[in-house]
Amino acid sequence: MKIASWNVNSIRQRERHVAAWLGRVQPDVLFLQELKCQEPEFPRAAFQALGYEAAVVGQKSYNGVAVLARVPFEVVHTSLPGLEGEVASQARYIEITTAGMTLIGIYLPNGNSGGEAGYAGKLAFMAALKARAEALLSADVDFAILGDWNVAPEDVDYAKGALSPGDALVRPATRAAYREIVWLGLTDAVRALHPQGPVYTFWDYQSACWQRDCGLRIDHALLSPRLAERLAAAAPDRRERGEEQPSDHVPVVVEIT
DNA sequence: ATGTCGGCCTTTGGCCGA
Repeated sequence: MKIASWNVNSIRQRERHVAAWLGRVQPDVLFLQELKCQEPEFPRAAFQALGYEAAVVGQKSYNGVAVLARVPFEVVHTSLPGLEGEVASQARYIEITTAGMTLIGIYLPNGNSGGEAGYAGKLAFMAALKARAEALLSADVDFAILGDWNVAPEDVDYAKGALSPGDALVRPATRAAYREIVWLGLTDAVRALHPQGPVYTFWDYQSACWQRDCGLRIDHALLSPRLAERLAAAAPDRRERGEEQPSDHVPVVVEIT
């Protein structure tokens, strides 16, 4: 089973990239983030033609998440249970069940806009996500959480100069919140199979970041214990960043036996 | 060198978010 996640930075701008990638990689499930459109504008037909059904949680201008799957699935949540406040109204969460497991796609708040209130929204999202993971663990459900976490967990996960020291992607409280989730007993799939060195998933459009390999590892797939035992492969697909008019993120692909 | 994108309104340029 091949499960993937990709922040596409506008699905309308990236429709051809995603269609070509689906054809080449053939994932069973692909979570998308930063659709930047409402559900009616989502180019559903282009993916249906390739055998993928879509479930879309859209929003005008910002955010927006979706799942594309060529296997049968059911949507069980389109917002993060337990989350309240402004951030709860944004399109950042989709949870499905398929093949006997729960799969969650997230677009975690960046946290650099909106001052301290904006940052508090990021931490609130992470606290609610931790509670959701705890509930699934308690229910003995096999699950994975994939998406744009907007967290660089360790110093090795961002290139020198790629972020300012106080950036919300690396603030101590951000990293502590990420650790709290991982330490529930989850496995960071990419890091587990690539224990050393940079494994970037994002390169800013500015300052020739891609050409200088000045990137970040902020897109992650966390697996519950039994899924972690079945982990066969996990890696970002760097090739996509070199395409014409790419997203600033590349897909992350996880294979479960 | 406040550098690049995408979307939207304030709408043919400026603003926000990333």
